[in-house]
Amino acid sequence: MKFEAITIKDIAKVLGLSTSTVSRALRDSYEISPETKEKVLAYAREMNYRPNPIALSLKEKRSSSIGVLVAEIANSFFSQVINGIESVAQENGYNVIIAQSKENHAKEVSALHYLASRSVDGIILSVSSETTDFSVIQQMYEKKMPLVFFDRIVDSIQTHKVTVDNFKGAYDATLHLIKNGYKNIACIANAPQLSITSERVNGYKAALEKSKQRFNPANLVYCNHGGLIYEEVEAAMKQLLKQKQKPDAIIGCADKITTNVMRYAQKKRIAIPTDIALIGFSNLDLTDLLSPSLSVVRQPAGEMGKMAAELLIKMIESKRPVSEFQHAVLPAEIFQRSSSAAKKI
Amino acid sequence: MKFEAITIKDIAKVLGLSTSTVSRALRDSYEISPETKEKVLAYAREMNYRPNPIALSLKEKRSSSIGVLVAEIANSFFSQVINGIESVAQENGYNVIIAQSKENHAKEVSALHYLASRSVDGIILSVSSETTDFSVIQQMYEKKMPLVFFDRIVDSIQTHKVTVDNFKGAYDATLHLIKNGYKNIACIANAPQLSITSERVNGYKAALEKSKQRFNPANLVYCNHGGLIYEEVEAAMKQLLKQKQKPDAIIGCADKITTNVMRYAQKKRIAIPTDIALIGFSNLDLTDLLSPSLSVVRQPAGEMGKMAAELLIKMIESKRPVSEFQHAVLPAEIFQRSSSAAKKI
DNA sequence: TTTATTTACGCAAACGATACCGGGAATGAT
DNA sequence: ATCATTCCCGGTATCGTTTGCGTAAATAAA
Repeated sequence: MKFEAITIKDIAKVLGLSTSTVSRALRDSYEISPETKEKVLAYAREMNYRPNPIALSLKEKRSSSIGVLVAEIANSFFSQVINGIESVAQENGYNVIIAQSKENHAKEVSALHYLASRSVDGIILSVSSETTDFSVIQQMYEKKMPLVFFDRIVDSIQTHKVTVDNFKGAYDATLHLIKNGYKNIACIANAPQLSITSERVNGYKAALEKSKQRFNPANLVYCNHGGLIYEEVEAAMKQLLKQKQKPDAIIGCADKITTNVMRYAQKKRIAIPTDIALIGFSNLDLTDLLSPSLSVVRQPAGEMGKMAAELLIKMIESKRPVSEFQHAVLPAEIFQRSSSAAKKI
Repeated sequence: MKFEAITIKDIAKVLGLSTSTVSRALRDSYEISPETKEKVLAYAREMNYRPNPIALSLKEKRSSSIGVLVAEIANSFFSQVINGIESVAQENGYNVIIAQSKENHAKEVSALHYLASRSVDGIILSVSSETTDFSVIQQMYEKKMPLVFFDRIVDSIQTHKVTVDNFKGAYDATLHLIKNGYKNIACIANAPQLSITSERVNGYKAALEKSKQRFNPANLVYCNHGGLIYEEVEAAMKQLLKQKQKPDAIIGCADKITTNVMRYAQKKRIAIPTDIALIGFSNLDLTDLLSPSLSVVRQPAGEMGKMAAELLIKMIESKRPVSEFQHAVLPAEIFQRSSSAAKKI
């Protein structure tokens, strides 16, 4: 069952020409007579000829495809990023091959090998929350595979990176809670090894410090799967709430963490923001319709995807090895809604 | 800037063998001596040799990649479907190339050409809400490109199809509203030319008829962009609410329609379900946390994607032309929540 | 010892497109 | 008439891999 396309050979045979002549006529070479050109072009158009990209890839040693590795496609942030990548890739004649790690390092490694074996021209990636060993990525980097990191970056590898200002996002969110009267703010963070985690946690701590609130280590809990598993968020909440001084506000450092905190609160009939306020990183479209409407730090995901794709394609198409790398830092947007409304005393 | 992989030629040169011997050794052919095999395999393992898939594609006339065409990646239903497709594809050594139509027919056509020019071995697709002209799809079908439809199918093209029981989903949802005491139920549907639209609308009508409620044509409104644009849902709501006999319940036939109805109600301070009840098709994970919690008809999206991918791969790998096609119809799940709670009289 | 058979490998073509190299024919110059 | 130039076009190698065919050497059978 195949979808047989017409080749340059077929055209050559029908018109009694050589394949090289046909090839040149199609590429509008000057050394082909106008009549021959016209004949070839007319026939090619008639037969709807399209060059075989696979043959081209083999000859040119490039596949015109880029790999994208994310934790999970069915996650609004990542799907919005992919959306952006896809649009830029399509414009530039690249296709996008997607792989997911499911926050699992073994899957991440196999996905990277998979993408490499598929001869992608470059890879855009955000590491899994489990990853502490970057050796495979490092190897690909050393073998000159063009890489662009976004969101969860690896500091030790010198290449283009696209993130939001995670520090400022968390800082502003924490400050917003403080301004609204909250005095014992907890933070539920993603896996500690992630770049975004330390940036966000540092923003949280800095805001506390700046406001003369003491940072209490017991108020900082990590979720190693980024909230992907409800139970880890549940455990985090239980741990926070068993303290004598229960926190009166929470900042969630990942989409699923934030929403799972809401789910937990609903189950346990904890009122937001009366019993505990909530703000968190999220890229869901519906946060304004939640009960209560959810305050969020939102990343410009589509924009990040576009930018990452542009940087990658530029790197792929660069003649000389790229040595100056950009770290694009986009602003995060804060939406203040009911879940972090001013504390009633 | 290239990522140069080791080839069979490199191995042959180093070991002083011919490429054919190396190739056969790697494929464990019987006509290679055990010693030679061992030497080749050891070296290949050491150098982390992987066959070049592009060269293979050229020779075998297959690319081991499948195309997926959806309206929009950043849509929970479609991203869940892609998730399912990706997992099955990966298991079977296929990669997934994604394209989106953005509910636009011109983009859909160009995306299909794009996928074909990329030599995908088959395509899984859900047509755009704008599409009324299936000629391009028909052409690909006639050229023996393996196709599998899901969700929004094309009846006139004989191939595998995967959908949920849209009729029953809408029927049950409508009946649920009726049982809860609603007497003037409106339906906001997707574009009328879509298969899912007529199936869902028929389910809605059948439930009304079975319950001896008269179907009122003024209570059925279509959204040509599937609710992708807020304004069209707003227009639909205005049209429904300007009637003398305002509807007391709404069934939304697409994810974005349903959520945009909620958004409209919130803006206009229309209480759900007191002023108007709501149930709708949606695959969002958070519908239980909305205000009010939203009753939904949910499609088993991941399952649909897996099934579509399995059917497609089976078709691609079939020796003889496939002539018997399956139409897999999965059950839709109904979640009854507050937005369609029993009417208070 | 001669012949037949097996073993183990190399050669070359093929997949589709490109590009370098080269060459025949027509024209112009001397 | 001879040589050079220009115009058009064909031959062929190449990318990495597989595979049918051919064959030398080794072994087995006669």
